[in-house]
Amino acid sequence: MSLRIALLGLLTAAGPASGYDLTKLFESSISNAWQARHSQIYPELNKMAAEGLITVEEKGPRGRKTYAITDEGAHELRVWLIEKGPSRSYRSEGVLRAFLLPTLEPHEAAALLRAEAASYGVRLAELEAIRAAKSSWKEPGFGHHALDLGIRQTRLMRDWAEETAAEIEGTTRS
Amino acid sequence: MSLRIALLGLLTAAGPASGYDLTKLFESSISNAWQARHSQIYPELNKMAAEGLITVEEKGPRGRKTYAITDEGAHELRVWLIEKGPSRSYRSEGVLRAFLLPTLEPHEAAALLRAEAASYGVRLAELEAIRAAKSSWKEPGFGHHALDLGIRQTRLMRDWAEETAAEIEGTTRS
DNA sequence: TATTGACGTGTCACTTTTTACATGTCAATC
DNA sequence: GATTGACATGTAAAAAGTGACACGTCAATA
Repeated sequence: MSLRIALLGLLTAAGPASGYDLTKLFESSISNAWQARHSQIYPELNKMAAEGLITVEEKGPRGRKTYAITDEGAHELRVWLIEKGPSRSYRSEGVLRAFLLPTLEPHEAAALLRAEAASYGVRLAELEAIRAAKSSWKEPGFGHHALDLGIRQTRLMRDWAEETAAEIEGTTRS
Repeated sequence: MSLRIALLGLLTAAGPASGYDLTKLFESSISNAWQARHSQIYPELNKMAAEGLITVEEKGPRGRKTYAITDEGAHELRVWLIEKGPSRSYRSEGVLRAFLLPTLEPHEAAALLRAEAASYGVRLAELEAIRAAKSSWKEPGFGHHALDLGIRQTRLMRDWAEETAAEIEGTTRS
């Protein structure tokens, strides 16, 4: 369901696009919240087209198919956004890892937290570079808000890791 | 893989436990980062036992099986934590939803962001109540750090939603 | 002209996760 | 004594997601 909703959202925000375009868009925008490979996207687009949520226009020359959202598709997206209650589905291997670090010796955990923090720091710099170089979207603000959220989350992870490492080190050498 | 690692982590932190216990532990601790139903946990425990990562002790009276981590299991967890590079796998239906809000009319998006913010506020209060009532873990600090991270993330979402709503409203009534 | 790399779509096998069904025990309350 | 609810474990079908394979185009560069 989420994949389908994400695709409808991208088609709304970016206008008609091919599966290839959508795969790239996924990667460059929504990947902060959801991932999908082309091997999942292409079949889903075909299903959605069959169900009338999007239209297909085959125009090549490279066999390219351009998809556009239909009123029905827009309605589905709208209903999902408005009527669906707060979602619980959340998965983060990074948080899981951070969560499990205390199963190591304190000094090891602290070291890994420092490494994690550094890694999040790098990621943070990348995201901020993207924001600085911000290219335009068809729908203004769409990518902007999401990127802002991604930056905040990454900063949070970095700071949490840093502070938790400091806390563990403090407790250890009491 | 992540499920198995999470289970090994729980067995390390909480000591020997049944599938039932682990299901509850999952819910009450790691669910901030990963979710698993009993229908996934039970078969996985059986597989892990067959592979020697955990031991089983059938002792009833209700057919209860108690699992305990083996040295091999502890090693697997350790290797995963230390040797695995920074993970990318991250999915959040909540973030996805927030991301897609701009596909709505600004006033609708702002209204939904306010609702989201309120929802995160409630969740935040729940988490803080849990922290306040903090019961003890076998492994001290294990649950504590994770809970802290969860609280920070929830607060971040709430604040982001609130601020983004304000921003959209500000832009709209220019 | 040959190669390379972005463009472009697809399938298939496998793993992971969800949802629903299925079964039974034990302790406490009605 | 019957019901209820926490305890306790499982299976099976379906959906979602991953990784690898497979095919073919077009433009630019070596």
